[in-house]
This record gives sequence, structure tokens and C-alpha cells, in this order.
Amino acid sequence: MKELPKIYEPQKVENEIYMRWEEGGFFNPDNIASDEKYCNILPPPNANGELHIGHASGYTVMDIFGRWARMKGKKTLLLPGKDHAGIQTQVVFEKKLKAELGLSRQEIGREEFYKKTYDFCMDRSGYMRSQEKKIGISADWSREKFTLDPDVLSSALQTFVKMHEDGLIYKGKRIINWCPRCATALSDVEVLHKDTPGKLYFIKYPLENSQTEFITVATTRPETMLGDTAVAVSPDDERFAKLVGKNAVLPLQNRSIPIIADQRIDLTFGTGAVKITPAHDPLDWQIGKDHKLEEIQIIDEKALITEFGGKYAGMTTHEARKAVVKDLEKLNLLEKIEDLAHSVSICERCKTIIEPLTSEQWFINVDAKKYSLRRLAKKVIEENLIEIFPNNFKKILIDWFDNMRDWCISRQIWWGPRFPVWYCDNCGEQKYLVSLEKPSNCPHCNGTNLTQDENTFDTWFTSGQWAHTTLKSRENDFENYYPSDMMVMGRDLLFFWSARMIMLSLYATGKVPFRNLFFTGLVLDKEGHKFSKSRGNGIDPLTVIEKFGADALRMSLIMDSAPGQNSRLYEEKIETFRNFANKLWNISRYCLTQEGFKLVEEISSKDIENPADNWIIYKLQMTVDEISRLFENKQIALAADVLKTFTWNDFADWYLEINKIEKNQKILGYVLDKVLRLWHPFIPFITEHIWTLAEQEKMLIISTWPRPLHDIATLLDGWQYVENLKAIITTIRNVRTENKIELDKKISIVINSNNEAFSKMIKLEFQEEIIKRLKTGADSISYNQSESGLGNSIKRTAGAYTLFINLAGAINTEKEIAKAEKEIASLEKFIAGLASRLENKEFVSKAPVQIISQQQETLAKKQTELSELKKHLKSLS
RNA sequence: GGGUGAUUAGCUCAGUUGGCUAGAGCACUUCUCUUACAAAGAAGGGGUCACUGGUUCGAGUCCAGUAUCACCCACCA
Repeated sequence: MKELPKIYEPQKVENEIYMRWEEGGFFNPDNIASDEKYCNILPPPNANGELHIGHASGYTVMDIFGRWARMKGKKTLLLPGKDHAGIQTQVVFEKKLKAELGLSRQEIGREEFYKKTYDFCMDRSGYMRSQEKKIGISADWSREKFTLDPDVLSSALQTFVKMHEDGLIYKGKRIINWCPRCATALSDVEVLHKDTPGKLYFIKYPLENSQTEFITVATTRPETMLGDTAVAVSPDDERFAKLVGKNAVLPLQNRSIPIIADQRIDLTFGTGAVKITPAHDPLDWQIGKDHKLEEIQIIDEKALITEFGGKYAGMTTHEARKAVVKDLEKLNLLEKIEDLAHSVSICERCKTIIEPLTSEQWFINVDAKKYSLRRLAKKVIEENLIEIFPNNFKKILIDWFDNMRDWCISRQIWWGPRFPVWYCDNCGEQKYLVSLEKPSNCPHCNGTNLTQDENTFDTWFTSGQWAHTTLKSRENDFENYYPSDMMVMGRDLLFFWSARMIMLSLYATGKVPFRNLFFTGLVLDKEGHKFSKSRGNGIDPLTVIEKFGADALRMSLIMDSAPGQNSRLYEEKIETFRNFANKLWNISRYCLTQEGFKLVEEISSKDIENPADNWIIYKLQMTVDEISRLFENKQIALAADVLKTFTWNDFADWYLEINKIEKNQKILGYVLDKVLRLWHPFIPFITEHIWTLAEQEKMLIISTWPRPLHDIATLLDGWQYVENLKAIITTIRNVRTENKIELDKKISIVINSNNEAFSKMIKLEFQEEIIKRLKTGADSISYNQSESGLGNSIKRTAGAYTLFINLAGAINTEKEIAKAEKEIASLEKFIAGLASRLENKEFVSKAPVQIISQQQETLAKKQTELSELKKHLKSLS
């Protein structure tokens, strides 16, 4: 056995291990023969940058479940990919183009821009792929996909064609969210709302044919009055009842506009009268539709005032607001201005203020007669055809579907797939043809000059189909792996992505896209802030991996947090898991350097030679059971915690120490074998590395998950013996520390027990040797069933035994008395509580028998302890 | 305006179907470089589980309400 370093050095082994996994073909499910399958289509990160810690967090969760499934013998497919990320990538790449070449996209033209952006995405994808490998994700790279891959895309566009045939698609002029900077329409979810201090302007609109009467409206956006086509009041508002049906004169524009009544007006807000601008406000647009009002577009797509804005034409909205307010003041029509906190819509990508505009766009009717996307999506969730974890997200998703409005899917950007919609130059835009391929001629007039629709798709239209389109390009994959078992995503993608995937996949395939939907929380910095570029608090996964190793990063991302709950990440935390990895390394180092050591896959009951073997096998059995149960419940953080306790506190702290004295290499090899397997999904690199050092033939990644060990463990008895032994040792150490006795000063111990447990001390020599050598400093141990002549010793209860520890005069009597008194007080209190509970008739009649007998046992034990302690106190004073 | 989550040790957080005196990591105190590991070992100290009620034999856990914080949704002009 070659010399092993004292410190585990992940940097030296991780790359090589990943390469061996890849070359072994273990990520490709085709190489696994099994009837059981497991599939997780990985969420595609945006191919325009690099991985951040949030990606790493999600990937870790996915990989843990994936490796677990693989070890359970399932044909396991983790399918990776990248998203072209329409608007975001265009924003990123335009900036890059400007910074590096000083060019705008208009200057290089649509075709060239698309080509350059594509190359950019390919380049980033390559880099991001290398990052994903560093994290250790066991994905099948031979199946990697990009949302713009021809097969993936064509499958997604077919859904559009089908939807069009089914009447779910319509094109229409409607009010939409317009980002003036991105120069495109946005869907509702791409708009953020930000509370901002603003002003509420009260403007007097003169009544028609009157010099003295006015109706006063309140608005936060006075410039939009240029496009007003009505004033609305509540039908229940008596103040204005007599004005309904009359007209007002729109100041500055001198147009006559009707005063109408509408249920949607809140008579308690402002003056109760609202100016209606159908072209520039969503609610006004609705009201305008219902009252057949004219729409006057006075703000254009660059957020400038149009020709319909009269003398304000060409101004920005900001300039127009100032000018309008000033002019109204001059006319004495501005009644007052109040401060008002209200919420402003901004673009999710560039934070520019959204201008609501009416515009010709493509929409998906999410509640069509023939097929209601949102109702059917809601139904599968209600019926638990998709299990959502944690479950509280289920209600949020259902509520969202209930309130969902039609989905605007057209964008006026260049980066992304164009609509498969064709217009004939002859027939014009009124007649169009939907077809994946460019038609050779127009079905209406046979003309051959056909041009494609300029619009590109909302990026969520294609990524919303990722769950099934990715499986369509290889024969049988769809049949084999759809629906997938697991989908993991950050909770911030709840509406953007999970909702769209459920709707679109359900529609396109008739089946749910996945059976389990697992939401992860956000990863925050040490202070609980989001990681962001502007804050400059980002943690680069690669830097962390370089410093602490991928395994430590993985552990720190999934442990100490509850599912769906946000968690914090910082160096000290990662360090503790790096320390754990090192602990596991040294445990293995000890094992591997033992004479004749090897990993052992199976044992039988006759391999158990001493009580410690018995004990550790029992503990291992409990751990395997517990971890398997927790995995089934998707509680991976708790599973890792249970395993950590077993590894460190049971195996390393006790079994290894005892093993140095009572060697049984077979059990040692067996336990380490199981420990490595159980840890592998969490920390694949170090476990695989140790596995290799142990000269295993097959790699750990494809080894089998430990079975429950009941067949062996049930044969065992007396495992509690070691628990008692631990108590004895701990008690002696404790007494030593309390009395400040140096370890090299030897003490003598008398172990006394007048109960049955004493007779159960199966192997006295074994016990004696261990007590002496496990840092107790005991040099003589004797056993006695009577207490006479032990008055000079410190007396302690340890497990089923009473110890008399003779410190050879070093005893601090005063301290000992104080301690005994304190202990007696707390014991008495505890016993009183327990006794009264056991005397309670209701408790005895209603509580489960198990609980009652447990508590009776405890009571008896504590009562004995108390009386012993009292005797001890008496002997001291 | 609606919703969700959080509130447990000095700090960061676990706590599964309600059940023995509520746990971990970090930090803290004392001791130890003992032949796997000082990135470690040994022994400790530290908590009215935000508050008020309720259900229950039994509540950190379930229910109702209150407070504070965080996040999400929303067409309050």
C-alpha cells in the first residue's frame, strides 16, 4: 500500500475521476440493463454566461437523486442542455457587441446578428458544460440538447401549428406590456412591480357647454390624458349620477369625451372619477372595449409622444408629463398634487419602465373551448398526478392557474425562433398560413412571394416544452423516459417555467411531463442577500471547488436547510464540509493501512466476533433503513445528516477506536464498504477515489445501493452492551476532567452492578482492556457487587452500572458535593413530573402502551439513580 | 389589497406521522500534537422553541389570533 497523504486533496483527483466515469459510459442509460427507469430532464441554464451558485445547488440535488437511482439499478438518464434565452441573451450580446466592436445590432443586420449570437451561445455552452462536469453531475452528454437544435425546435414549433389548428392561437391588437428599451412585447410574468413614491395629479375636465362646471379626475400619469377617450365613474356613485351620459371637454386636446359609468371604478379612490386611456392602460383598455371607445395611441414604441399628442409630439413621456402639468396649471385646471406610493411596472431584464400599449401580437388562449390549457394543468395538480415538493407550492400553482390570462408569445426581438407563419405579398397580412416549412405558393392566390412573420417566440414557449422535446430526437427515448420521474427547479421559476411546462407538455403529449416537481430555495449570501452582480457578492462555484473541492460544495449546498427554504452559503460553512471530507479520508486511510484490509460486500452472522462488531452492525442497519426511508421522502438533507452522525460519531469515534484493540478487519471492511456506497450520491468524488484506492474492480458509481441488513442484524443480541461501555468510558473521562486529573496519573475503578445487566457482561477482559485504553487513564478495574469500603471514591451512574472511581486523594469534595446536590435537584424535578404523568389515569388509559412502558422504565432507572446519588452525597459529608 | 414562508443556543440553521430531560455546525471555556485525522481528539457551559389562547393524556410540532421580518402575486387610476 502506497503512502497516503494526511490531508485529502480533491484538486488532484476530481478531474481524473470524472473522466473515468465518462469514459466508462456510466452516464448513458443505454449501458445499463434494467427494466426500471429513472429520468430527470435537467433544467437548461441560459447559454449566455456561466454557472452560478444557484445552478450548482439545483444540479447537486438532481445528481444526488440520479446517482441514488443508478445505484438502485435503474436505467438512469439525466439529460442536460442549454436554453437560448431570447431576450436575456439578446441584451447580453448587444452589450458585448457594443463594448467590443462598437456596433449595434441594427448596424450588422438581423441575419448576421443571429449568426453571431448563435456562435456566442455555442461558445458559452461549451464553457458551462465544463463547469457542470466540475460539479460532478452524472449527465449523459451524448444526449445534450439546445433549445434551438433543429429537432428540438421543430418539435416545439409543431405544437404551435397544432395549437393553431385547434384554435388556441390568435393574433390581435391588444394592450400588452411594452419595454421601450428592449423594443418588444412582454408577457405578464416578465414584468416586475416595484413600489415607488409618485404623485397623484387631480385634473379638472370642464363639462361640455359649461364654463363653470368641472369633473375632476385623479391620475398618476397626467401625460396619458392626451389619449383619453372617456371619463368613468362608478354606477353607484351618487355624486356623479347626474353627469353620466353627458360629455366633458378634454383639456389641451379640446375633444369632447363621454362620461360613462362602469362597475370597475372604485368610488373611494381619488375623486371617484377616472380618466380612461384605452391605448395605454390595461384596465382602461378593457373598459374601452366594453364601452366601444376609441383608442388613441399617443405613446409610441420608443416611449415618445406620437403625432396624436398634438404639440407634445416627439417628447419623451417624462418631458410630456412636465409640459402637460405646466400647461394645465396655466389654464387653472390642475386642482392639486398629492404624494402617492404606487407600484410601477418594470422590465424583468433591463428594469426599464414598461409602457402599456396596444399592439398587434400573437396570443395563446389559455382557456379555449376546445382545450383549456390552464384548467387541465390545474386538474393534474389537484389530482396529484404531479407530486409537488414541498407541498405548499401546490396551492400557489393552482391559484396562479385560476388567475392566468392569455399568454402573449410574440416578441419583437431578433434572437430566437421565428413564427412559422407566412404572408403572401399579394394577399397581405390579413390572410396568413401556418406551416413549419416555407410554402411554395399562396393557397389563396397562388402567388409565390411569401414572407415569414417577423416575430420571434417568447423563450418560455420553447423551454416550456423542454420536458418532451428533448426526448424526441433519439428513437425510443420518449417511449422509455416520458414522463420523467423528477423535475428540480428554483422556486423563482414556479410561474415562468413549471406552469408552462405542465400546460404545454400536457397539451402536446397528453401526459404530465414529470411525476415529481421539486422546488429548491434560493441560495443567499452570509447576510441573507441575493447574489447579484451589482452587489458584487457572487460566489463562483469553480473558485469554491478549486479551494475546497466539489464534494464540500455539494454538501454545503444541500445540508442544513429545509426543502424549498432559502439557505445561506459562505466560506466557513463550506469549510466544515471540507473538514468532513477530510475526516472520511482519514477514516479510510486508517482502514486501508490495516494489515490484510479489504472492502467486504457481504458478511454472515458468524463474522461478528465481539460486542463492538455487534453494535456497529446494528447501528449500520438502523442507518441504512433510515436513509432509505428519508430518500423515499426526498429528505436528502436529513439523510446526509443521519449518515454524517453514523460515520463520525459511531464509526470513527467508537468503532475505529475499539477496532484498534479488538481487531476484526472483515467487519471494518464491511462497514467502510457500506459507508462509501451510502455517501456516494452526496460526495461522489472522494468516495470514488477511496473506492479506487481499495482496489475495487467495478467503479463505485455503478455499485449497488446497500440493502437493509435485517437478516443479519436480527440474529444479534446485546448491542446495548457497547452503549453501556460508552457510558462508562465517558463518565470516567468526565470525572477526570472535572477533577483536573492529568491523563498520565492512573486511577482505579470499581464497577458495581446489582442488577441483571452485570451478569450480561459477556466478555470482561474485552471490556477491561477497552476501558483502560480509551483515554480513561484507568490502570485497575475490578468488579464488585457490594459497596462496602468504597466510601473514598466518586460514585457515578453510567448506563446500567454504578462506578466507583478512586482518584487517590485528588478528589475535590466540596465541588463533588455541589455537583451531587445539583444533580439530585434536577433528578427530583424530572422524576416528579414523570411520576405524576404516570399516575394520571387519562394518560395511562389513552397513551399507547409502548410510550407508557418506556416511561415506566425511565422512571425506575431514574429512581435508582437518585437513591444511589443520595447515598453518595451522604458518604461525602 | 391578496398570498406564502420565517421567528428554536451568541451566530447560521435542522427537527420526518404530536411521545423519554429539544439537536447540529460555528463561536465560547478547559485539557491533549495519543502510532487515521490539530481541517483532529476529550470534557463542558449555553435554549420559557416570538407572543396569547385553544385542541390533546401529551404541543417546538396541530388549530385560531397577535407581533416582527422576508419573499411572491396584483389592471389602487
